[in-house]
Amino acid sequence: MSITPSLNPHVSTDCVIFGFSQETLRLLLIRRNIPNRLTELNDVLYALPGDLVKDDENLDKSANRVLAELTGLKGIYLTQFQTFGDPLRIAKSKDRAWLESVRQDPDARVITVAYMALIDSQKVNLQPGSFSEEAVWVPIHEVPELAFDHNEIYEQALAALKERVQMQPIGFELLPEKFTMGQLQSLYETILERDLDKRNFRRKMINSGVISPLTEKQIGVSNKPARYYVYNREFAQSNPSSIFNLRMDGSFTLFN
Amino acid sequence: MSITPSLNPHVSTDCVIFGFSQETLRLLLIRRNIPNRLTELNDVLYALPGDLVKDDENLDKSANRVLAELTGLKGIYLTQFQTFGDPLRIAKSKDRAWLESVRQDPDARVITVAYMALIDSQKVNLQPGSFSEEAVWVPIHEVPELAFDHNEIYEQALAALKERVQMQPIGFELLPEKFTMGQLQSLYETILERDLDKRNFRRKMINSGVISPLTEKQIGVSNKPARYYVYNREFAQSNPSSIFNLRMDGSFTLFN
DNA sequence: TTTATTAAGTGTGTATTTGACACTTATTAT
DNA sequence: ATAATAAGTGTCAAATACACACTTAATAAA
Repeated sequence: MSITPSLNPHVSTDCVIFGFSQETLRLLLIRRNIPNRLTELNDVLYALPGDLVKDDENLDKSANRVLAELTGLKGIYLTQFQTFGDPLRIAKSKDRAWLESVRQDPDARVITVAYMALIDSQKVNLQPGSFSEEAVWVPIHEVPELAFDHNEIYEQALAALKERVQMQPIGFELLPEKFTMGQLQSLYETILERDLDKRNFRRKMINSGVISPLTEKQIGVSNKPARYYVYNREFAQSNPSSIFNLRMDGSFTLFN
Repeated sequence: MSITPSLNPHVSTDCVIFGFSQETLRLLLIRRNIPNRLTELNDVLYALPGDLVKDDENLDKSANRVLAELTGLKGIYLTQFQTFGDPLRIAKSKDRAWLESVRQDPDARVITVAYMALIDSQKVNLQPGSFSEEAVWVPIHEVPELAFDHNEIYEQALAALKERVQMQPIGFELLPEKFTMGQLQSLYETILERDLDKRNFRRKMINSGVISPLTEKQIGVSNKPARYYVYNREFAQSNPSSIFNLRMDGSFTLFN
């Protein structure tokens, strides 16, 4: 039996990293300068952070490595959400120049396992990137054209986030340890793209038991200072499919 | 730039195929006879159906091919649910004999994209398998030890099924086109492993709009004949996150 | 020091949905 | 004729959802 040359695809992980700051959901992207042979200037290319999976890594570990290399953070909420494997998802891309600079075989098929990360963007100290590469936070409504099929991956991630945030108490992962009701509501309004009723929202959140009030309050704000709350991670995890509601007519019934 | 030999993993799709018959959820497994050099008898090995992804296939297509080769069916409900990529998930397996019979490099790493299929088991005409291989329906509470990490994959699939059946109207995919309320309720009771109240169940299902009554009824049954219903696939898909409800205390509030 | 501005914080009544509960009906088998 | 079986049906009380507007505490501005 002869050994035919391996045509196995490469396997990578890509991370769709969400953050929340200034009332805006943001995406952490890689920005690269790509030499353009024609213009002799650099083209700018944005992409999701990702890397090929190493021989001794499982998929979660690979994604966590990508995340840690970029942000310096460990123990972040990170969950696999979909795998993309169109045979031409890389080869049909216009981004050969980049591929040639990072891979031995730029034409090879790459199957990528996509992860979604939720991160308190205050915690991030962006790691000093290499000469031609840096990480940038981009508001989700200003996401530029991305490399390969990364726009599709991002859109799927956003859809998954919208869905999951209504099912599971994961929104908290985007906030600092201590947060106010206002921040929390604004986060949900941003993700769900609709207004929520303040009183109903508070009531549900409090009654759900997944957050606890502190005695501490804001200081230095030019309005009534808000109370801080913390997320009860243990409680939420031991009451798994917890807090939020759907309704029969198809509408969600979360917060108003 | 020298070309190093490819150590890329293989990529496969595996299908966790659920069916429902005789009030029981069942799994469609491959049963293989593996020659055992010591005993000179055959060992029996069960596994999830799956195959390496072909060069020109995307992942969905690969999984659909596996499903079609086994059942002869196309257009089946099939959804990707998780990718498994532990570096040792294959190599540490005791099932080398099988690997040697099907693969050139039995030690290679294989990353597998797992799919969940829901199928009306009445529709299945199991395709004549090869000499040493056949497909069998196994009740989910009698699933034997499976090859590789397939037990884990199956368990994750079952968990995903339980979760999704409460969020989306997918249970119908396991039933024939025409079904009775009794069948539908029994399906849900089986998946959720608890009893549901008959009147409340009917009310919710009818009110949700995802099923419609026919005038046709059962014939030849030795009790009051049940009305048949059909699933409104279009309606359900255009009212996406539809019918079912959760409750704030963490309990699901589907049907009673 | 008064006034304006801002966001926080709070309660109630009505409508809808849930969940518990038991008897009658239509068919075949005996 | 009678028994056996599963289908089919309605109501009431409790819980939850939803709509809605004013007061409070702080800083900023005048």
